[in-house]
Amino acid sequence: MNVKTAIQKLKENGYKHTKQRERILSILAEQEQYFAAKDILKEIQADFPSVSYDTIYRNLYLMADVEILEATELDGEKHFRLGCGTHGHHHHFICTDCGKTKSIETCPMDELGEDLRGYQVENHKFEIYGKCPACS
Amino acid sequence: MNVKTAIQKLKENGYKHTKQRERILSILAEQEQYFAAKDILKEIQADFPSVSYDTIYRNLYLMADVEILEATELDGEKHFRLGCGTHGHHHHFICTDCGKTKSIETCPMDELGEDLRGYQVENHKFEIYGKCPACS
DNA sequence: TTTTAAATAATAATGATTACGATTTACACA
DNA sequence: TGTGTAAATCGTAATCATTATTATTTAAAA
Repeated sequence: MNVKTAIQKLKENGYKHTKQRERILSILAEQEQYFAAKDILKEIQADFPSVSYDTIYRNLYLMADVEILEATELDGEKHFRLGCGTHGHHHHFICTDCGKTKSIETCPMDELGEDLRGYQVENHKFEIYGKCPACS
Repeated sequence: MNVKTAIQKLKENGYKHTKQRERILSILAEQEQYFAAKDILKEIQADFPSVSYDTIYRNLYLMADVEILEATELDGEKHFRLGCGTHGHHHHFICTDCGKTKSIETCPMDELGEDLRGYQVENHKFEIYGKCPACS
């Protein structure tokens, strides 16, 4: 997903176009990777020295709600990335050095079969961690 | 794994048998589920009013190190459970109501094939969340 | 029993996240 | 193009999980 599409999606959901939101999105668009709130704060403060964590967190969660972003928990901190958009449900390999991600198309839920008869599945998490080709 | 085996394993690794450690283990042994540090603190303080978080965390991480416990991150908090012990590598279904878990024997890494050619895999996480039969 | 390193207790510090009242801003509409 | 208003942001403080520190206590080896 790109910044323009994301802003469009914000408008569709009744949210305003602010320069802070656009800047947050442009930071997320720089790399296919998960960002922590503090990473985004640090970068955005070059342009908007007065943004607070409130603004960062409020918008990250908002954009995750309307499926502009994907969220996950890494090392005890929430991380966010632009949704891949082009394809549907998928998972990620995450490089523990540079943070870049690679989409994994196979989903383990497809193979589960009878393992969970009687269980009502609501959600799942599958992530692979390691070194990408550039870092290994 | 049971409490006796766990204490045995602590000794094998050169760690002492303390009543706090035994009590922590007995709490973890009550249910096949992941516990947060504060859950364990709350229960243990009935017997040992003076235990501090330091003791809880130090021992949980220690016991995870020697593979007595399994650890995972749920809702932004570290959680721990007794290792299943009986079988090797596996994953869990986790009930979002009662917290009980069910082991899943299939591991998605087996099916990955060529998806990660050139990537150096170090770790992975696969968890399924939902309602167990009793809660659904 | 004595000794001593390991473990615990009590408390403070840190760091991520959330909360909140005051101020500013996007934008619908005149 | 102005104006009103709800939404968004700012500045700052509070909260909560986790980690650190130092003094005291304890398990267990000799």
